[in-house]
Amino acid sequence: MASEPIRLSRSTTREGREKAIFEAARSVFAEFGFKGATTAEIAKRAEIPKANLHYYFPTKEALYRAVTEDVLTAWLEAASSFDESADPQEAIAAYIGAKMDMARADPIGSRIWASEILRGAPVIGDFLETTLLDWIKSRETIIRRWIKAGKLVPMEPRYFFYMIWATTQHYADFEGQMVALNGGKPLSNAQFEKAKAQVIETLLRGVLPAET
Amino acid sequence: MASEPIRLSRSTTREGREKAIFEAARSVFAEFGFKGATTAEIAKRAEIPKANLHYYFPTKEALYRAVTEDVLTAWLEAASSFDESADPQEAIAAYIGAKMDMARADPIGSRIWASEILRGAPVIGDFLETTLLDWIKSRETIIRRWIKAGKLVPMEPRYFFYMIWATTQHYADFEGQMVALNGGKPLSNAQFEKAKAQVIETLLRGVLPAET
DNA sequence: AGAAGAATTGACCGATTGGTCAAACTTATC
DNA sequence: GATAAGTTTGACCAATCGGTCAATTCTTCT
Repeated sequence: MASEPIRLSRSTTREGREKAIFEAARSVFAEFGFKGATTAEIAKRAEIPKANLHYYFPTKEALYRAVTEDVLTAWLEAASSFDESADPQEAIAAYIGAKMDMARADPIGSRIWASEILRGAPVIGDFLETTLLDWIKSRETIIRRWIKAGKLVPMEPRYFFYMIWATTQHYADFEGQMVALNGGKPLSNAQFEKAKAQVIETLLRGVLPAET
Repeated sequence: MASEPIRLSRSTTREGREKAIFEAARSVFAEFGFKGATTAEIAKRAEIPKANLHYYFPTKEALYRAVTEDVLTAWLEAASSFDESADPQEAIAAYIGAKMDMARADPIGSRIWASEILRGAPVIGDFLETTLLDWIKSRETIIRRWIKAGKLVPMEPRYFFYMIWATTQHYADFEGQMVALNGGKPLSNAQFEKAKAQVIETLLRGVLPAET
């Protein structure tokens, strides 16, 4: 009755192992931060010996960088959903929605970002000062154009983006707090969709001119 | 020319030492989280030998608990600024303002809170499930009353509070990101006041009924 | 089947971790 | 000024840290 040992190709196992280590690392870094994370704990969650982990990722820092770069990629994808061609209401709603969905789908990524910022952004600092700065500058231009056209209330675009980032990030980073306030249960899909709709509605009402 | 050694009373030095350790611990916990923080680093920032630290706080956890309880106290103080007797506009504006000021005055406290939530709130979990839950329930009642009276737009009060918490927390936790986007300089007082005003304005517009 | 390379792993390394301890020192009390 | 109590500190400890290494096992290719 003993089943034959399953044979896996080299490349398949390599991919699988790397992915397992990667996911384990994400969860550990999100929970404990870079300094608090240990390669032993990551190896344990990946269900491999620690020495094997160091075969795929030579150092803890290399692993952390890989994880972090992945988070940046996801961030850029969500950023692209802010569409200049659309009217403000559509563009802003789509962007908030995309950010909320991202926080829901990948809270761990958000937490890694948060903990990286908390420790002074030694790894993504460069990204913040270049790519992110460029992104927000170009979006500020769009928002200002809309304000001038009377399509949005006068305001400082940057602080508006901070509100969006803050709120969407919150749904990932403070999930633990929300769970505690929700009777120990995570937000259901229905609850989350309602929250998302309300966030969009409130922020839109907050920046759209009163209807005439 | 050698000045006499300054003599300090026992209780004075004790207070001073404890406070120095406490402040050093706050900054280290905020930066590295509980697990990433080391007593050696705390002692270094407090400018005392590590053994002396353990004389005042027997364990790292005891020190962390002391720091955390202090954060909770500050939180409760800000919470009390939400005044039931006032009209919604006043009450909400005052609460957001108080929260923003708190994030500005004590960003480290906010970061300790954030990193405690990130690791699953093992220490303040109890507080979340009791005091914080009670607080938000009672405030939800107030908000709902205002909604019924037509003073606020229909909404789920809880998600509104999440937006407030998210935004105010963001100004503390993501200060690093804001600095990077602000040409390497922290927000000036003027910038911060403008941001605060805009947050209040946007959120109020978001939940107040359109003027008739 | 056998050689060659890739992957796995237990044992191990020096450095750092949280914490202890006894000896020395300082302040308060009589 | 002597005794007691409170405080400070370097030396030290076992446990854990990130990382290494050589021996072994597995996969692929001829």
